[in-house]
Amino acid sequence: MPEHSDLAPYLARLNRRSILTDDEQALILALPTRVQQVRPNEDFVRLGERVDHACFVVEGLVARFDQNVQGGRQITALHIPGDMPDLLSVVQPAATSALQALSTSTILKIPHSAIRELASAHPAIAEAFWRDCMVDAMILAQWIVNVGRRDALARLAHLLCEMACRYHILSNDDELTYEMPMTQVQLADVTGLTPVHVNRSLKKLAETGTSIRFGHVVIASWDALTKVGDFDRGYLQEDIDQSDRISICE
Amino acid sequence: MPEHSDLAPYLARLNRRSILTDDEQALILALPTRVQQVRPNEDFVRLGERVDHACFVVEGLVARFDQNVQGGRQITALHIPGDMPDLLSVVQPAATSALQALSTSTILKIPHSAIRELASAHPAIAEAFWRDCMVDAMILAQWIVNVGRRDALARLAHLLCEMACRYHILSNDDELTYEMPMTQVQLADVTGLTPVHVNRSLKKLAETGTSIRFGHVVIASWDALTKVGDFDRGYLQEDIDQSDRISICE
DNA sequence: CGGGCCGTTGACACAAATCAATGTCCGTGG
DNA sequence: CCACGGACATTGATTTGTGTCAACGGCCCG
Repeated sequence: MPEHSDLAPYLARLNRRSILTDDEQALILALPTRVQQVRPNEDFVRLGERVDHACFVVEGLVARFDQNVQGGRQITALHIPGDMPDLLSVVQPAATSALQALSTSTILKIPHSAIRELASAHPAIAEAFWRDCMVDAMILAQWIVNVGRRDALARLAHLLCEMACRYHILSNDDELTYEMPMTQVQLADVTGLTPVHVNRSLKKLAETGTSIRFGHVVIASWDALTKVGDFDRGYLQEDIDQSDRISICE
Repeated sequence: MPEHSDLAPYLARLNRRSILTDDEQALILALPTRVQQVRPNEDFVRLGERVDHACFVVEGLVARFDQNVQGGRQITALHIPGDMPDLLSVVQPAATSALQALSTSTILKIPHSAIRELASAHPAIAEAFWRDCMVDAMILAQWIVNVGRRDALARLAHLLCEMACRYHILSNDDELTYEMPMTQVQLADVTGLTPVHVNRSLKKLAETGTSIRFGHVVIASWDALTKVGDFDRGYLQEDIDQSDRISICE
């Protein structure tokens, strides 16, 4: 399946936090890929499966699922276009969580062998991959705080704040808007709540001017939402100052 | 402050999951370190601080703290002797969480510069560091499941199971025992519960034969505890088969 | 037309939080 | 040596946030 590299968005993501030479950037863009379409509610990486490629999200919305034995499902990460949901598989090929598309999605499969080759030959690239994984890890830590120490309303508000930042839709306009194709059941799986309670909490959240209906998020007041959601975007590590970035190979 | 390397336990941790040559192992042991004693309830890495060294736990118990704005504290990670709580700082020097000792602890500070030099010159070492960080990340994901989808009793049981595995005290004996110097307040900060409720839940847990008093954990029946805690150790990625390990430089 | 999936709503049950008080151990200072 | 305060554990009474159960409505699609 031929494919002129569509990895440009991933390179953009790396460049936001790491420093790569032109050569290194070209090598990343030249990574071999295989397109795959995935339908919603279908695990395209199964629990315990041993994978030999990493996935890049071109289009859609992908969730990482963990489950407790009783069958209770919990989403431990959300991944939007530009993300590599399982870059960690390069270094840990036995999947400890399942990957599933929440909406019809397009992903690119990149062979571990090619990624390893690059990382091995170019320390700066290895560092960028490592750092990229750590950004996801910091989000994981914040999610622990979210489900551990915030009530239902704040959990939802915090999630909507985080995704707004990750979608880069913040502006000075009064009203913010973005598309996140999630059902209330899926929101429940993210927040550790019940679908019923998500429904009620969303109604209460709507009173503050923020709503999500059929995947369409509307935020009337960013300030109000961040206050309800107890949100501080620091952990997302966006907008790192050029001078603040570090490179393994100085 | 002179210090003949005490990094042997860290090397052992790396060797459990990664493959390193004798040379590479020697280089890790030769990393420069500075000893530091830290008292309980004292942040030795503060939120937002910019660090230039990573920490290795020699003795004691270290917690990573995140907080919501209202001051509610949540522990997002526990680190025992042999762990590097903030290896990620090598790649992300602005701390997004605080580090604090729960009991009097001894740590070694290792300059980022030395670690970077090693990782840059030796891809296999960079890979081992990267993988080490990902093990911690998988624990983070499990903790999300823990606070999101398990009730108080199961949360505590799951935590005690996890720490038992990480302390490597499992055997075929009927009764398992280990020291984990945590107060009930700290257990509450880990599990997203109230100290009062931790107390009550521990009493109920004691009925199943597991107790923790003053940092002393006693497990009468491992099978019973794993059942209560809905525990499956797979995510800890221990005991990786030698033949299953992967190296960047094949 | 019928059957899912999704969202919505109400009545009720229950787990956990909150508020408040008491007990114990331990180190410190008078 | 004893009084005191602080950290920690414990317990009871009460409130509240969230889960559970159950039913209904809209919508899309076959």
